[in-house]
Amino acid sequence: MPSPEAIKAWARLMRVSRQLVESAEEALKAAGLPPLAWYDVLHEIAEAGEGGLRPFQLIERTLFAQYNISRLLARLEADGLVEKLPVADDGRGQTIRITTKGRETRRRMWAVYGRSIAELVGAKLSGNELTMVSALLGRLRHPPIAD
Amino acid sequence: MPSPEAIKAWARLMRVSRQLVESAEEALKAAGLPPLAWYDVLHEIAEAGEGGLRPFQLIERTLFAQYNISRLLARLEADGLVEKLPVADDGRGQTIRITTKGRETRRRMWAVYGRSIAELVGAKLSGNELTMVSALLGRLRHPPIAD
DNA sequence: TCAAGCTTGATGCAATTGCATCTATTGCCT
DNA sequence: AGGCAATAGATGCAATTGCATCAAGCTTGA
Repeated sequence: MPSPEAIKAWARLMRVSRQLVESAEEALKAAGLPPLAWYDVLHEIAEAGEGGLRPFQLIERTLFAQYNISRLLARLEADGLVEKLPVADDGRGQTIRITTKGRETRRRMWAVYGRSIAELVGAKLSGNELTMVSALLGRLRHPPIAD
Repeated sequence: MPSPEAIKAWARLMRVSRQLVESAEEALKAAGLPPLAWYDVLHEIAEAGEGGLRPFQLIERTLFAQYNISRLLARLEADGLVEKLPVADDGRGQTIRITTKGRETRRRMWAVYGRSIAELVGAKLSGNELTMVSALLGRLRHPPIAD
Protein backbone atom coordinates (compact mmCIF):
# COMPACT_ATOMS: atom_id res chain seq x y z
CA MET A 1 0.00 0.00 0.00
CA PRO A 2 2.77 2.51 0.69
CA SER A 3 5.00 3.39 -2.25
CA PRO A 4 8.37 1.69 -2.54
CA GLU A 5 10.00 5.06 -1.81
CA ALA A 6 8.00 5.41 1.39
CA ILE A 7 8.91 1.90 2.48
CA LYS A 8 12.55 2.50 1.84
CA ALA A 9 12.58 5.79 3.70
CA TRP A 10 10.78 4.16 6.61
CA ALA A 11 13.17 1.25 6.71
CA ARG A 12 16.17 3.55 6.64
CA LEU A 13 14.73 5.69 9.37
CA MET A 14 14.08 2.68 11.58
CA ARG A 15 17.45 1.12 11.07
CA VAL A 16 19.52 4.26 11.28
CA SER A 17 17.81 5.61 14.35
CA ARG A 18 18.18 2.32 16.20
CA GLN A 19 21.79 2.11 15.20
CA LEU A 20 22.56 5.65 16.29
CA VAL A 21 20.83 5.25 19.62
CA GLU A 22 22.72 2.07 20.22
CA SER A 23 26.05 3.71 19.42
CA ALA A 24 25.42 6.67 21.65
CA GLU A 25 24.16 4.45 24.44
CA GLU A 26 27.21 2.30 24.14
CA ALA A 27 29.54 5.29 24.33
CA LEU A 28 27.84 6.48 27.50
CA LYS A 29 28.00 3.09 29.09
CA ALA A 30 31.65 2.72 28.16
CA ALA A 31 32.30 5.98 29.97
CA GLY A 32 30.47 4.72 33.05
CA LEU A 33 27.65 7.23 32.57
CA PRO A 34 23.87 6.84 32.82
CA PRO A 35 21.71 6.05 29.79
CA LEU A 36 20.41 8.50 27.21
CA ALA A 37 17.01 8.80 28.83
CA TRP A 38 18.63 10.42 31.84
CA TYR A 39 20.25 12.99 29.62
CA ASP A 40 17.00 13.88 27.94
CA VAL A 41 15.32 14.51 31.24
CA LEU A 42 18.25 16.31 32.82
CA HIS A 43 18.45 18.47 29.72
CA GLU A 44 14.83 19.53 29.90
CA ILE A 45 14.99 20.22 33.60
CA ALA A 46 18.20 22.15 33.26
CA GLU A 47 16.70 24.26 30.47
CA ALA A 48 13.84 25.13 32.77
CA GLY A 49 16.28 26.82 35.15
CA GLU A 50 15.54 27.81 38.70
CA GLY A 51 11.80 27.50 38.32
CA GLY A 52 12.07 23.81 37.60
CA LEU A 53 9.50 21.76 35.77
CA ARG A 54 6.40 19.80 36.68
CA PRO A 55 6.50 16.12 35.76
CA PHE A 56 3.58 16.51 33.37
CA GLN A 57 5.53 19.17 31.49
CA LEU A 58 8.35 16.72 31.16
CA ILE A 59 5.93 14.24 29.65
CA GLU A 60 4.87 16.80 27.08
CA ARG A 61 8.42 17.73 26.14
CA THR A 62 9.88 14.25 26.01
CA LEU A 63 8.04 11.27 24.64
CA PHE A 64 8.15 9.22 27.80
CA ALA A 65 5.07 7.64 29.28
CA GLN A 66 3.77 8.96 32.56
CA TYR A 67 4.81 5.96 34.61
CA ASN A 68 8.16 6.07 32.99
CA ILE A 69 8.78 9.66 34.00
CA SER A 70 7.52 8.93 37.47
CA ARG A 71 10.05 6.19 38.00
CA LEU A 72 12.86 7.88 36.14
CA LEU A 73 12.47 10.89 38.40
CA ALA A 74 12.52 8.62 41.42
CA ARG A 75 15.83 7.21 40.24
CA LEU A 76 17.25 10.65 39.48
CA GLU A 77 16.21 11.83 42.90
CA ALA A 78 17.70 8.77 44.56
CA ASP A 79 20.95 9.63 42.82
CA GLY A 80 20.73 13.21 44.00
CA LEU A 81 20.58 14.62 40.48
CA VAL A 82 17.24 16.35 40.90
CA GLU A 83 15.11 17.44 43.82
CA LYS A 84 11.34 17.36 44.16
CA LEU A 85 9.68 20.39 45.68
CA PRO A 86 6.04 20.71 46.66
CA VAL A 87 4.02 23.12 44.58
CA ALA A 88 2.37 25.99 46.41
CA ASP A 89 -0.93 26.17 44.56
CA ASP A 90 -1.45 22.53 43.66
CA GLY A 91 -1.32 19.98 46.41
CA ARG A 92 -1.03 17.10 43.95
CA GLY A 93 1.97 18.33 42.08
CA GLN A 94 5.65 18.77 42.52
CA THR A 95 8.32 20.80 40.89
CA ILE A 96 11.49 19.12 39.74
CA ARG A 97 14.68 21.08 39.89
CA ILE A 98 18.14 20.04 38.87
CA THR A 99 20.82 19.96 41.56
CA THR A 100 24.45 20.92 41.29
CA LYS A 101 25.35 17.28 41.05
CA GLY A 102 22.72 16.89 38.33
CA ARG A 103 24.23 19.71 36.33
CA GLU A 104 27.63 18.16 36.70
CA THR A 105 26.40 14.77 35.53
CA ARG A 106 24.68 16.36 32.58
CA ARG A 107 27.91 18.14 31.67
CA ARG A 108 29.90 14.93 31.79
CA MET A 109 27.26 13.13 29.75
CA TRP A 110 27.29 15.84 27.13
CA ALA A 111 31.01 15.49 26.70
CA VAL A 112 30.40 11.93 25.54
CA TYR A 113 27.00 12.31 23.95
CA GLY A 114 27.98 15.42 22.02
CA ARG A 115 31.03 13.68 20.68
CA SER A 116 28.86 10.82 19.50
CA ILE A 117 26.56 13.21 17.69
CA ALA A 118 29.50 14.92 16.05
CA GLU A 119 30.98 11.65 14.90
CA LEU A 120 27.83 9.82 13.92
CA VAL A 121 26.03 12.67 12.23
CA GLY A 122 28.08 15.82 12.07
CA ALA A 123 30.98 14.13 10.35
CA LYS A 124 28.82 12.31 7.82
CA LEU A 125 26.86 15.13 6.21
CA SER A 126 27.56 18.72 5.28
CA GLY A 127 25.86 21.60 7.05
CA ASN A 128 23.48 21.97 4.16
CA GLU A 129 22.61 18.34 4.13
CA LEU A 130 22.03 18.35 7.86
CA THR A 131 19.67 21.26 7.48
CA MET A 132 17.87 19.45 4.73
CA VAL A 133 17.47 16.31 6.84
CA SER A 134 16.11 18.39 9.68
CA ALA A 135 13.61 20.09 7.41
CA LEU A 136 12.40 16.85 5.88
CA LEU A 137 12.14 15.07 9.20
CA GLY A 138 10.36 18.09 10.60
CA ARG A 139 7.55 17.40 8.19
CA LEU A 140 7.24 13.87 9.52
CA ARG A 141 6.81 15.13 13.04
CA HIS A 142 3.51 15.41 14.69
CA PRO A 143 2.65 18.18 14.57
CA PRO A 144 4.75 18.97 11.51
CA ILE A 145 7.30 21.74 11.85
CA ALA A 146 8.63 23.65 8.91
CA ASP A 147 11.39 25.95 10.17
CA MET B 1 31.21 20.04 20.17
CA PRO B 2 28.82 19.05 17.36
CA SER B 3 27.55 21.87 15.17
CA PRO B 4 24.09 23.29 15.83
CA GLU B 5 22.95 21.75 12.55
CA ALA B 6 24.16 18.34 13.63
CA ILE B 7 22.42 18.68 16.99
CA LYS B 8 19.18 19.70 15.37
CA ALA B 9 19.29 16.86 12.87
CA TRP B 10 20.03 14.42 15.66
CA ALA B 11 17.22 15.71 17.80
CA ARG B 12 14.78 15.52 14.92
CA LEU B 13 15.86 12.01 14.10
CA MET B 14 15.43 10.87 17.69
CA ARG B 15 12.06 12.46 18.17
CA VAL B 16 10.57 11.55 14.83
CA SER B 17 11.70 7.97 14.91
CA ARG B 18 10.33 7.43 18.40
CA GLN B 19 7.09 9.04 17.43
CA LEU B 20 6.71 6.97 14.29
CA VAL B 21 7.50 3.73 16.06
CA GLU B 22 5.01 4.57 18.72
CA SER B 23 2.30 5.33 16.17
CA ALA B 24 2.88 2.16 14.22
CA GLU B 25 3.02 0.11 17.40
CA GLU B 26 -0.21 1.65 18.57
CA ALA B 27 -1.95 0.86 15.31
CA LEU B 28 -0.88 -2.77 15.54
CA LYS B 29 -2.02 -3.08 19.09
CA ALA B 30 -5.34 -1.45 18.29
CA ALA B 31 -5.83 -4.13 15.65
CA GLY B 32 -5.05 -6.85 18.15
CA LEU B 33 -1.81 -7.75 16.39
CA PRO B 34 1.66 -8.50 17.72
CA PRO B 35 4.32 -5.79 18.08
CA LEU B 36 6.61 -4.48 15.37
CA ALA B 37 9.53 -6.66 16.39
CA TRP B 38 7.53 -9.70 15.39
CA TYR B 39 6.95 -8.25 11.97
CA ASP B 40 10.62 -7.56 11.43
CA VAL B 41 11.54 -11.10 12.23
CA LEU B 42 8.69 -12.68 10.31
CA HIS B 43 9.60 -10.51 7.35
CA GLU B 44 13.20 -11.66 7.32
CA ILE B 45 12.27 -15.29 7.73
CA ALA B 46 9.63 -15.07 5.04
CA GLU B 47 12.11 -13.48 2.63
CA ALA B 48 14.43 -16.39 3.21
CA GLY B 49 11.82 -18.73 1.74
CA GLU B 50 11.84 -22.50 2.07
CA GLY B 51 15.43 -22.67 3.16
CA GLY B 52 14.72 -20.71 6.28
CA LEU B 53 17.28 -18.78 8.26
CA ARG B 54 19.66 -19.48 11.09
CA PRO B 55 19.15 -17.36 14.20
CA PHE B 56 22.57 -15.79 13.86
CA GLN B 57 21.64 -14.63 10.37
CA LEU B 58 18.61 -12.98 11.85
CA ILE B 59 20.84 -11.18 14.28
CA GLU B 60 22.93 -9.84 11.42
CA ARG B 61 19.94 -8.68 9.42
CA THR B 62 17.96 -7.12 12.23
CA LEU B 63 19.52 -5.15 15.04
CA PHE B 64 18.30 -7.35 17.83
CA ALA B 65 20.59 -8.72 20.49
CA GLN B 66 21.27 -12.41 20.53
CA TYR B 67 19.27 -13.14 23.67
CA ASN B 68 16.47 -11.08 22.27
CA ILE B 69 16.27 -13.14 19.11
CA SER B 70 16.49 -16.31 21.10
CA ARG B 71 13.48 -15.45 23.18
CA LEU B 72 11.54 -13.82 20.40
CA LEU B 73 11.88 -17.00 18.37
CA ALA B 74 10.71 -19.00 21.35
CA ARG B 75 7.58 -16.86 21.48
CA LEU B 76 7.02 -17.08 17.76
CA GLU B 77 7.38 -20.82 17.92
CA ALA B 78 5.03 -21.06 20.88
CA ASP B 79 2.51 -19.18 18.77
CA GLY B 80 3.04 -21.52 15.87
CA LEU B 81 4.30 -18.78 13.56
CA VAL B 82 7.67 -20.34 12.90
CA GLU B 83 9.21 -23.76 13.25
CA LYS B 84 12.67 -24.73 14.33
CA LEU B 85 14.42 -27.43 12.39
CA PRO B 86 17.70 -29.08 13.26
CA VAL B 87 20.57 -28.36 10.90
CA ALA B 88 22.20 -31.30 9.20
CA ASP B 89 25.83 -30.27 9.31
CA ASP B 90 25.89 -28.30 12.54
CA GLY B 91 24.56 -29.92 15.66
CA ARG B 92 24.41 -26.62 17.55
CA GLY B 93 22.27 -24.76 15.12
CA GLN B 94 18.74 -24.67 13.94
CA THR B 95 16.95 -23.39 10.92
CA ILE B 96 13.93 -21.20 11.38
CA ARG B 97 11.18 -21.45 8.84
CA ILE B 98 7.95 -19.53 8.69
CA THR B 99 4.73 -21.54 8.89
CA THR B 100 1.49 -20.98 7.05
CA LYS B 101 0.06 -19.37 10.13
CA GLY B 102 3.15 -17.20 10.32
CA ARG B 103 2.70 -16.03 6.77
CA GLU B 104 -0.92 -15.27 7.48
CA THR B 105 -0.04 -13.24 10.57
CA ARG B 106 2.59 -11.36 8.65
CA ARG B 107 0.02 -10.56 5.97
CA ARG B 108 -2.46 -9.22 8.48
CA MET B 109 0.26 -7.21 10.18
CA TRP B 110 1.34 -5.69 6.91
CA ALA B 111 -2.18 -4.51 6.21
CA VAL B 112 -1.94 -2.36 9.31
CA TYR B 113 1.77 -1.60 9.30
CA GLY B 114 1.82 -0.70 5.63
CA ARG B 115 -1.06 1.67 6.12
CA SER B 116 0.82 3.33 8.95
CA ILE B 117 3.86 3.80 6.75
CA ALA B 118 1.74 5.24 3.98
CA GLU B 119 0.02 7.68 6.32
CA LEU B 120 2.97 8.65 8.47
CA VAL B 121 5.58 8.95 5.78
CA GLY B 122 4.20 8.38 2.31
CA ALA B 123 1.55 11.06 2.69
CA LYS B 124 3.89 13.64 4.14
CA LEU B 125 6.65 13.83 1.55
CA SER B 126 6.81 13.61 -2.23
CA GLY B 127 8.50 10.72 -3.96
CA ASN B 128 11.53 12.86 -4.60
CA GLU B 129 11.76 13.95 -1.03
CA LEU B 130 11.43 10.40 0.19
CA THR B 131 14.26 9.35 -2.05
CA MET B 132 16.32 12.21 -0.73
CA VAL B 133 15.66 11.25 2.88
CA SER B 134 16.65 7.68 2.11
CA ALA B 135 19.86 8.78 0.49
CA LEU B 136 20.83 11.08 3.31
CA LEU B 137 19.98 8.57 6.00
CA GLY B 138 21.86 5.95 4.04
CA ARG B 139 25.01 7.92 4.65
CA LEU B 140 24.39 7.82 8.38
CA ARG B 141 24.16 4.07 8.33
CA HIS B 142 26.96 1.86 9.35
CA PRO B 143 28.30 0.88 6.97
CA PRO B 144 27.14 3.83 4.85
CA ILE B 145 25.11 3.03 1.78
CA ALA B 146 24.87 5.33 -1.16
CA ASP B 147 22.26 3.96 -3.58
C1' DT C 1 43.85 -37.15 18.63
C1' DC C 2 42.76 -34.20 21.83
C1' DA C 3 42.95 -29.85 24.46
C1' DA C 4 42.01 -24.98 23.87
C1' DG C 5 39.33 -21.79 21.93
C1' DC C 6 35.53 -20.25 19.08
C1' DT C 7 30.64 -20.24 17.59
C1' DT C 8 25.70 -21.09 18.35
C1' DG C 9 22.01 -20.66 21.04
C1' DA C 10 19.71 -20.78 25.79
C1' DT C 11 18.88 -19.10 30.44
C1' DG C 12 19.06 -17.28 35.62
C1' DC C 13 18.62 -13.09 37.59
C1' DA C 14 18.19 -8.10 38.05
C1' DA C 15 16.43 -3.88 36.02
C1' DT C 16 13.14 -1.70 33.15
C1' DT C 17 8.80 -1.24 30.72
C1' DG C 18 3.88 -1.65 30.01
C1' DC C 19 -0.61 -1.95 31.73
C1' DA C 20 -4.05 -1.14 34.77
C1' DT C 21 -5.39 0.89 38.66
C1' DC C 22 -5.12 3.68 42.81
C1' DT C 23 -4.85 7.86 45.80
C1' DA C 24 -5.03 12.59 46.40
C1' DT C 25 -6.28 16.94 44.73
C1' DT C 26 -8.44 20.24 42.00
C1' DG C 27 -12.04 22.27 39.10
C1' DC C 28 -16.59 22.49 37.58
C1' DC C 29 -21.45 22.44 37.66
C1' DT C 30 -25.71 22.66 40.01
C1' DA D 1 -21.64 23.74 49.78
C1' DG D 2 -21.70 19.03 47.57
C1' DG D 3 -21.05 15.79 44.24
C1' DC D 4 -18.64 14.31 40.03
C1' DA D 5 -15.54 14.36 36.53
C1' DA D 6 -10.75 15.46 35.41
C1' DT D 7 -5.82 15.92 36.52
C1' DA D 8 -1.30 14.71 38.85
C1' DG D 9 1.49 11.37 40.16
C1' DA D 10 2.56 6.65 42.23
C1' DT D 11 2.52 1.68 42.20
C1' DG D 12 1.43 -3.68 42.02
C1' DC D 13 2.05 -7.04 38.85
C1' DA D 14 3.20 -9.23 34.46
C1' DA D 15 6.11 -9.09 30.40
C1' DT D 16 10.33 -7.75 28.33
C1' DT D 17 15.15 -6.40 28.23
C1' DG D 18 19.95 -6.49 29.55
C1' DC D 19 23.79 -8.72 31.47
C1' DA D 20 26.43 -12.37 32.44
C1' DT D 21 27.16 -16.94 31.95
C1' DC D 22 26.35 -21.54 30.49
C1' DA D 23 26.15 -25.84 27.70
C1' DA D 24 26.86 -28.05 23.53
C1' DG D 25 29.07 -28.58 19.31
C1' DC D 26 32.54 -27.28 16.06
C1' DT D 27 37.60 -26.19 14.58
C1' DT D 28 42.30 -25.82 14.81
C1' DG D 29 46.86 -26.74 15.76
C1' DA D 30 50.53 -29.11 18.16
